[in-house]
Amino acid sequence: MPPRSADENQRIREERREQILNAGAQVFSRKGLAATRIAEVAAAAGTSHGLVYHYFSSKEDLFAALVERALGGAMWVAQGAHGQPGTPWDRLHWMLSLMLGGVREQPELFLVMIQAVTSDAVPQPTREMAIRQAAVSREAVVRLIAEGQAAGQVAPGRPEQFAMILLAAIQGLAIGAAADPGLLPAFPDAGVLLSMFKP
Amino acid sequence: MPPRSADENQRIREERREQILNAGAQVFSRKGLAATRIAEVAAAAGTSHGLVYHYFSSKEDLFAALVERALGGAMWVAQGAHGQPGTPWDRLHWMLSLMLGGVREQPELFLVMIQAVTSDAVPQPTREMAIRQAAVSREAVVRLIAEGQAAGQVAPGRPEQFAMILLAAIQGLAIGAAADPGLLPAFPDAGVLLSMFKP
DNA sequence: ATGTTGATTGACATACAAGTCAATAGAAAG
DNA sequence: CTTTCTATTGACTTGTATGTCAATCAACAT
Repeated sequence: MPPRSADENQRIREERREQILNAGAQVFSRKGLAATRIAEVAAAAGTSHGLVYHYFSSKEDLFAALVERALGGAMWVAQGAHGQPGTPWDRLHWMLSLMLGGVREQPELFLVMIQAVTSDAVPQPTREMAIRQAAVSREAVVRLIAEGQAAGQVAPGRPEQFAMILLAAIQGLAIGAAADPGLLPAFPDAGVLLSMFKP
Repeated sequence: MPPRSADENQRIREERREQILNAGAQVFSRKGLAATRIAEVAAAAGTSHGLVYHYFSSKEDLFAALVERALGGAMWVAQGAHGQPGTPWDRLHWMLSLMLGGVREQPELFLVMIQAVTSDAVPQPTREMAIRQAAVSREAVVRLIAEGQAAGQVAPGRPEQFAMILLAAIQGLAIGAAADPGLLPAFPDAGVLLSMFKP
């Protein structure tokens, strides 16, 4: 009796949801939460705007889902570095490579993260989650740097400050990439960025 | 016959304009161009929303005035460093001190600048002006770093990349300051930031 | 064919904010 | 006290976006 099997429906739902999320990343990253019209997201996703509300209960809900995805990625990289083989320096290099790759290929997600933590337009629960998760990722980087110092591979100094500078630089580069893609070829790579922490 | 002298009116106008600009910096920096309601700016400035339109022709116009102010400040610092006494290293230190001071005391202006270059919600002329001015400031920093290298005070490497990293870090720190003022005490100072470029 | 189910649509009510403008306030000059 | 100018106000118009919902579509089992 079911006109479509349950898992077929499931698949369709996930596909559409993904479509809408991707479209949302594009539009939100450029326009911001408030300036984004649901109709634009729908158009970018190739659906009607009514359908967006079938999958997300509100514009803010869609935005929050995107923030979770972006933060999940950042967290995965920061935490994942600890499981990498090699020396602490190698792990830092691995992490920075992935982050810089993200800046080059998906600056949208970085912009969404930045909006999430700076804009009062985003609902407080979303914003607080973002700030908390950012702190967790930062902690992971602090540990990596401390290990590097213990191994004598990283210059002495407060690891919290080094982590802040590193992550701030990444964010700033993402802004630069978004503002002027022409700058991308001149961007530093992981090696250059890390070399600044040589002892 | 004039009920108030001409310069008295002039003074009042400038005062009000300043009030509205300051209020705008507060609200725009947090909410963004699109999410900001003119009524909020008016309330923050202690005036009616009608008066805002007496001084600025539109919300975008007010925003553009703020962007100009912020970019003017950045430019003043970047260019001004070249006129400072001492070694190239001293000049770099002077510039970073001012910038970090700005991050601490007026993160709003940095957020406005970031919005100006990243958000499609801001009118293109404003955005292009912001991107152009940012490039000019970056050029000034590049020259400073090149001088430092010539004097053997700065590590060898592409000065464009160093400038990018430096300015990106500043922007990222401004974001951090806005997101979580609790981080301010742990912020690096100009010395720490500069030490990463030691030869 | 036909019925059933859930995805999908788009017209609609509702709300809210930008920008306008006629009316007001208030300060000095006469 | 009256006049005269400019700053200032806030009701109003107008446009536009959100979120709802009844109607439609599309696919499959029977």
